[in-house]
Amino acid sequence: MTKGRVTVIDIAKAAGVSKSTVSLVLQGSPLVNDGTRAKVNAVMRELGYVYNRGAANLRQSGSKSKIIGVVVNDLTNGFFAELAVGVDMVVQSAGFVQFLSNTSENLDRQREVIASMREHGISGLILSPARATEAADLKPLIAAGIPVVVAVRNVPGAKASSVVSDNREGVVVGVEHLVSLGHRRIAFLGGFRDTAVFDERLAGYRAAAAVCGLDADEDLIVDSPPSRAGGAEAIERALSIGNRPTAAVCFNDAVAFGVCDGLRARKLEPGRDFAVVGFDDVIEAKTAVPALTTISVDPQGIGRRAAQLLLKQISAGKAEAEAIVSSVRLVVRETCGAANGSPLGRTQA
Amino acid sequence: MTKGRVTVIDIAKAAGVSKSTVSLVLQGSPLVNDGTRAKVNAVMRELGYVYNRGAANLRQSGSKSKIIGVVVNDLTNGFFAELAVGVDMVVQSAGFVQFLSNTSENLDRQREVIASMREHGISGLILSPARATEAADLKPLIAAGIPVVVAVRNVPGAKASSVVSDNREGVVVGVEHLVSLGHRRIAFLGGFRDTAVFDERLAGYRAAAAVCGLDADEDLIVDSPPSRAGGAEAIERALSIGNRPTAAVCFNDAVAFGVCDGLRARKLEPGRDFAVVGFDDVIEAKTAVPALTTISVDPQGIGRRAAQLLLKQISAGKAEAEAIVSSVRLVVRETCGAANGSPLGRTQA
DNA sequence: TTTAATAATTGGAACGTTCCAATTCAGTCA
DNA sequence: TGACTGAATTGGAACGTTCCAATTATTAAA
Repeated sequence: MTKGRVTVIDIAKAAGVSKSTVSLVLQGSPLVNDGTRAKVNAVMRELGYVYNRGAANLRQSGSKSKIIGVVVNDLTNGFFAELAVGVDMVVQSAGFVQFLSNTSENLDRQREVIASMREHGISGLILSPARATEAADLKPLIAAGIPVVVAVRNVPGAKASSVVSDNREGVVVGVEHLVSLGHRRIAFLGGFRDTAVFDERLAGYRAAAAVCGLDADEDLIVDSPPSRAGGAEAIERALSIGNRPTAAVCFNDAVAFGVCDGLRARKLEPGRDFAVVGFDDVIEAKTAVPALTTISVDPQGIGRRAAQLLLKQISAGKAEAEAIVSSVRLVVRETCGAANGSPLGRTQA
Repeated sequence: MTKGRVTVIDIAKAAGVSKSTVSLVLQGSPLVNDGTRAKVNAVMRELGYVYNRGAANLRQSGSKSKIIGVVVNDLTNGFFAELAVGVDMVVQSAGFVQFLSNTSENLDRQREVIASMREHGISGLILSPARATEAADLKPLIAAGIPVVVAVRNVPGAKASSVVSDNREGVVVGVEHLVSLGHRRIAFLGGFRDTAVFDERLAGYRAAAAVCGLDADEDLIVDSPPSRAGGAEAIERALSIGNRPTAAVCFNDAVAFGVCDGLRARKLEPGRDFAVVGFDDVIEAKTAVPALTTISVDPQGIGRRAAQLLLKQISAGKAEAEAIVSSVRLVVRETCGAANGSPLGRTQA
């Protein structure tokens, strides 16, 4: 009975029409008679027909695959999981499906995954690139006319669209907030120097420092792995210099948590003895003790916007590369010391 | 020049062989001469050939699509994100790709997503089912001979394989731990009653209570939404009964956090005045203050196991439904009160 | 040298769909 | 009635691969 999958021809036979007509029904063409359409639909339901997109796609041989690829560098990180969810939302409601893979920051794996997605005929790609991804990695995709949107991290030199958060502005706002609390010696802690995000955030730090007339002391900038351990290490180094900082804006929240750890190890209480500002507003930032003051970015929003942009480019056939920067906002909690009445910076300056 | 995609025929022409030979090379057949193979490979690289899995899949018309579908009920929940990562790991190294979608606990969306995946010809499905998923939802898949593995939550009555954590045993261990600390009045808090997971965990509670000879007081079992807010509500109700509990094992960590909130609202300190045990060991459990004693399950491990099982079934053609229960372990931290020397339960009993 | 066996290679059909050009079918108009 | 319309339907070719049976090239045995 079930001698194979039921095809459009089986439907045609059972409904007493030709396969072409069935095909027309499938695509919702207005050319078919309502009666015929109803009959065909009924038969399809009855026989349990399932559409074979592979075959359709083969014939159409274009970017009509209704698959969009999503590649993220670290799914276990809530930030990127949210991003993927944002993408999925818009992609799904546009009738596409999402091919999601995780690279774990591994460039080789990223290459494999992208290659595999190409073989499957994705009609577009959203990429949150692994560290050190180069424009060359995206070249073949773009050359093949497959729209690509990079998210979160820029890929310098790539002719792809991008949706990133306003890293520069975020740090500017963070620094200004600290300045408004009376701080003058503000450090910038954590992060790998060779990344685009680091560059942007550091640029924000420098710009704000210049505007506020702070000391431009290179000792106040200390890089480290962008992790909790890295943060602890960074604050350690920052406190060992002659003219100590009284506050810091950190590369990201993980670093900020590490900075708090390091502070406590020195019997300094974050928010009271030293002001800390993070970046990202990860989920734990709110519930940590003390709660982390940080720059909030909306990963789900970035995902949604990236997906919208991609869909636009897909339907437009070919579009110009576009760069969207997603705005950020400061969330004041406890670690900056703004909560307790007496701004600590001022007492020390 | 690029008048279309380069096909196996183009390669054949350029390499001076037939398309069949190229195909053989593609599948790594031992039938082709090494020299020929090398030449073909060279030409493929030169012309930038990309394999068209859609076409191949069409011909093979079997479950060789190398796509496996992964559907989770809530990707923003770190637990399920980890699950997906675990799946991705093994699936990727087996040369498959993962089609991942998020249902947000929405049954309709789950149906759509599964249908869409079928159209794309997945060769297997891993499903972390949305609440209230029924066996009927999986019926067509299974009838079509597509292997299905449900993870985390069982779907009662479905003839599919499953990988779930040992919910019953987890609660047993939790209760026994509390008993060993001297507690006799132990509540079971939170969770929706109509779910399989709730049933299993509650069964563990009842079994342990019976074994330990605890009062079988139905008032000690209070359900609620499985969320932080639900937990606060549950403890509130639990503390309002005549003979109050001195400890609780909670449906999950979110509930446990809510219980801690509710306790504090009553000026009771979790771990000192009341013992709390969670379930899941989410990432925040470790860093919360006080740190949460909880039952640790390994979502990534569940993902990996589910994927392995699925791959096994795919390659075996058709396998018996198999049920794997993934073991859990108790992680003793602060909220159970075991840390501070004097077990609180005993002083109150 | 012929024959048999083995190693490589090959053309064509098939997979399930879409598209195109062509056809049939009712009506309508002169 | 016959030519003309527009609407509805249709058969076949095509998409890029794999598989099968058949063919050719190579080597070993007689």
